[in-house]
Amino acid sequence: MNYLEINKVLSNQARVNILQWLKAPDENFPPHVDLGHFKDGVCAQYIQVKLKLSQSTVSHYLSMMEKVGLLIPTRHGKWTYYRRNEKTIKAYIHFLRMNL
Amino acid sequence: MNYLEINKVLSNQARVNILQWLKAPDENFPPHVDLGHFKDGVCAQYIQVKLKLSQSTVSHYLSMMEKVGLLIPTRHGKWTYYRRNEKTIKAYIHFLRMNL
DNA sequence: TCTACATATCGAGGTATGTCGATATGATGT
DNA sequence: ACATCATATCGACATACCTCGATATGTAGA
Repeated sequence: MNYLEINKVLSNQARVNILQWLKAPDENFPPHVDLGHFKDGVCAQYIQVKLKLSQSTVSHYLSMMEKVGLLIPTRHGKWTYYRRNEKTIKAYIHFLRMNL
Repeated sequence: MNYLEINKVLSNQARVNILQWLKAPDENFPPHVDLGHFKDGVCAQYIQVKLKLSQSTVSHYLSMMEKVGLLIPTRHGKWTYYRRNEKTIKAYIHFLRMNL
């Protein structure tokens, strides 16, 4: 858990939105055609549409969030689903509570 | 309390250090010649020396930390002392705990 | 194997941030 | 008023970030 790296990633409204939306996928996204559940999160495309940013930008954001441990990707066929990594998020907040 | 602004400010190791050092000024700084106490925090110069960054950079950092409500400045003659603004820091952490 | 689709990566332009030295401001003591 | 010291502000330049369109990669189905 690299606190500074995570902080940089969360210094952007779009990326914070992603994390917040994924707290309640069923309230923020339509059910996915193929899967019908949100166990593995939400596919990149739905996130991209909701963010109203280009596909390449959103893909980039998702992969940097994954890189610092905020998201966990799961591939289903051609779709990549992303869900929150609660472990890292909890550790991050704990670090702030202790050190800030 | 603007969460995103604060996050940007805290995406920098030097500025995080300032906040951490000011948690225990007596452990991190020599007693100030004129005042002999830390009620109003630590003067900019001591922070600058410890950070090993230029005077202008540190002054800039301190004023941006003040601007987002993380620090409170107090002027004593030609010295400006900075201390933590616990209210904002608490609100920031609370926001993260609720929204992240 | 060819096509279609979801995602990832590349390259690029504009904007923001990090950091500095130089200069300005404000306060103290002579 | 003047010299001195602490701090603040002003350019300036290098590096990083935001965001895009174009292209590449990987997967599924005809």
